[in-house]
Amino acid sequence: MKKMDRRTKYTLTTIKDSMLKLMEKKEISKITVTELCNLADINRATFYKYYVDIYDLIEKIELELYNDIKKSMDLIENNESIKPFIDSMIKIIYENQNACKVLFGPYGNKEFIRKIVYLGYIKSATEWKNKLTKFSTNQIDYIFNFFAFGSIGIIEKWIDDKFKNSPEEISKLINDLCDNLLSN
Amino acid sequence: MKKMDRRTKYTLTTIKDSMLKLMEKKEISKITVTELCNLADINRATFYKYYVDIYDLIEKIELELYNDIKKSMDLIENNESIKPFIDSMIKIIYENQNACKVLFGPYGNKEFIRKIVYLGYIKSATEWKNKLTKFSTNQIDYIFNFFAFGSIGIIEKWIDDKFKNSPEEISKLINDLCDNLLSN
DNA sequence: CACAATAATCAACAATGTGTTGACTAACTT
DNA sequence: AAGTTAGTCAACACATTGTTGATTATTGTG
Repeated sequence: MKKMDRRTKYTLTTIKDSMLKLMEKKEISKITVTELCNLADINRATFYKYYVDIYDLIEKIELELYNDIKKSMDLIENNESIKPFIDSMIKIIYENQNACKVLFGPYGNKEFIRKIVYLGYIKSATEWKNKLTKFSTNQIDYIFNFFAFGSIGIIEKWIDDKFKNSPEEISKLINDLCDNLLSN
Repeated sequence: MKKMDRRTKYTLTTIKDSMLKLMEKKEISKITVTELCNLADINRATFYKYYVDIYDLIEKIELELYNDIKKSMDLIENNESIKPFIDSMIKIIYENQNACKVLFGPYGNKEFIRKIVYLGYIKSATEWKNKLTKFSTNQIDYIFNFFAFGSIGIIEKWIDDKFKNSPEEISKLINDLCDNLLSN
């Protein structure tokens, strides 16, 4: 990954950029390899050298962002609370607006944002089990899911609102809602 | 819609059934018209008589379920509370397990379940504005979204768990979480 | 700088799927 | 029983796919 021919570096970058551009305006299912290569000004044979198909390309674009976010998350020491994870996640999304607005947007893969949110939340699942003592394990799983999906709803609305609210406001909102669910 | 030639009725039914079968096992993007017509034992020309493409077909399958659910929802008189809508929605999903498990499942269109949930919730948006007086309109919109998406999370987990919990349990869970958010 | 290595281009290919057509056949309605 | 309507069938031009091998351009290294 370190040593990479300039030409290859350019090729991969322009393919990914062009793909994000197309994804802003079109459903993935309507994007063809031929169309992408025309926009990127790349030969189709070159595309097939690196990717199996359009879906393989998206997966790799997603993976790149996923790894960036994971790296930041892993720096946080596990202090038994979900809050630093929420703060960090919101901050990273804000810093990666360009990619996130497309990948989490209307033509993005809705499964992907779940992966991201679970990445931040799963580490603190124990906190939930400890605090929600009056519920069964089965119920806790459901409530945890409620919170995870609810967070996705907030993030998607935030993106849809073009990041009008500050990341701090969004973090606080999610944290408050988390407290609300846990103190009950 | 009432008068329909038996042949047409059969054709439309077998196309939809075959599509749902394929959607249980395959991503939509990998399903071709040719493949579907082979499974349905229908001539391709017949498919194109009724549908533009695979995505048009899915939209129409979704629309059918949407209208069924909407019809039930419209029977509920607006009594200022979201609860009867939640109960009704969960009940209908339970009664339409076969379609819902596919349409809301891993290869389903994730936007569609949002449409269904919003359908039930949007009518009671005023309840939220009235009860959450200490929040700004902007904040209420976010909290409402949190609840809507959280509900989706519960429903999807319920389906993923193969409807192990009873619809009453799921309704109660969502209603309790709703109370929790509103009493704060 | 020169040269070997490597990456991208190009043109061509078979294979598959798309969408549409018009003539034919079978089933349905009244 | 007869006319209407739906579905079948074969054929079509067209686009996209995925792969190939030869060619050209760029790059990293000695």
